[in-house]
Amino acid sequence: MARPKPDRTALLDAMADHVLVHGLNTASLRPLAQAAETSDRMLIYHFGSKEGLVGELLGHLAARMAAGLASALPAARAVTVAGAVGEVVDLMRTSAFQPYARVWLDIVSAAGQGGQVQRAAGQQVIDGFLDFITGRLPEDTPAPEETARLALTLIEGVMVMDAIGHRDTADRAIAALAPQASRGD
Amino acid sequence: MARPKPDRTALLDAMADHVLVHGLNTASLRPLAQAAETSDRMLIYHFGSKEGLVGELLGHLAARMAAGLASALPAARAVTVAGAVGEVVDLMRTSAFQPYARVWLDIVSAAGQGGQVQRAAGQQVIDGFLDFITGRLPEDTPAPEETARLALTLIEGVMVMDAIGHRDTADRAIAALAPQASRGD
DNA sequence: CAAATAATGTAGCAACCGCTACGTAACATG
DNA sequence: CATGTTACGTAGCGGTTGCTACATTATTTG
Repeated sequence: MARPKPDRTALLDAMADHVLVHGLNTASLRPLAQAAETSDRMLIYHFGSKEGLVGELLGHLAARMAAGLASALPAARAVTVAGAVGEVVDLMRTSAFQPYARVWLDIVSAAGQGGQVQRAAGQQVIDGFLDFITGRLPEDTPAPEETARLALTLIEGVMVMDAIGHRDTADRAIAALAPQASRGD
Repeated sequence: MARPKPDRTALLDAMADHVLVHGLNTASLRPLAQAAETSDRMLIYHFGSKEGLVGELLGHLAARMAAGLASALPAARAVTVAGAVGEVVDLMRTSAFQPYARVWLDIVSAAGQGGQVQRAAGQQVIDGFLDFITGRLPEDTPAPEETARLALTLIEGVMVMDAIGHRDTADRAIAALAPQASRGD
């Protein structure tokens, strides 16, 4: 009868909290189970395998972050492309979103090593992010699709710079974008 | 005194090759030792601890990549900022440099989780890269320091996009940077 | 040559990893 | 009440982790 998921989302929520604090790539079943107040045995029971668990967990995290983004920064168009980038960067540096940024870099790293689950989840995150950013660009932006991709790629770079402690390099990069993108006003 | 370190660089070279293929964050002592034709025991003997080993290994990798960059793409100024970015991106997508890109994302991920060694090595890499890029910008680039930071941050974003399979997003981002400089790359 | 010192090998510890075999409840249905 | 299905705990397997105590060999030095 197929009542397969009684409280899987509760489990996923608890495990997501754990992963946001302790990282994704170093997470193992027993600590995850402890965070969710279960046993490793039950996690395998519910999700089939660790890979399955990680897959669902990534989807859950992506959904939570997307929802958090939308509610933290309601749709509004920026004056400048660089302004839109700055707004999103400032948000991602918030204590509420910094954990997501760290997990995001974990996902990217694992995807780069060939992790299929992480690659799929990463593409999903990027697609959602592209939509989010497109809606925040100035109304009259030419080639909004390409510009959104430029903005997002730059934001990814900022997250890399922040992670290794080159935040000022990121800030100066955004500043350097301003004169270039304001052409055509 | 006598002979404290006979062939550490040979060990580091062999381990670097292994890491470039199999990743950094998942590397453990015994496979590393096998790659260097020693034992885990000897690695600890030479480097004191795994953390010490990783530290020296990262320094070695950074030096190797910097040397490879300089020799693969001898100093020459590009016509456009976007052109300079494209040249470096094309190089990093080469089969010779893609492994470095993957390890780089490993470093970033670990640094984001608080890895001091990775953070230090990462800053070193960024500084070298900034110099490299600054020398490749068009001669008359205004604010070259800031522009180099913009270019590098964008390149980091491209590496993220590539890792999760959004290479076309990266390409379109670079294209969006171009429009105001003279066309014809 | 002998003693001291450095370099390397052997064997293993204690902890952790993902995962599974197995036993036991709870519960719905005949 | 019997039976079958689902939910969950216990115990542990085989493997890997970083690291170490100890023994042995090689090299230098008095």
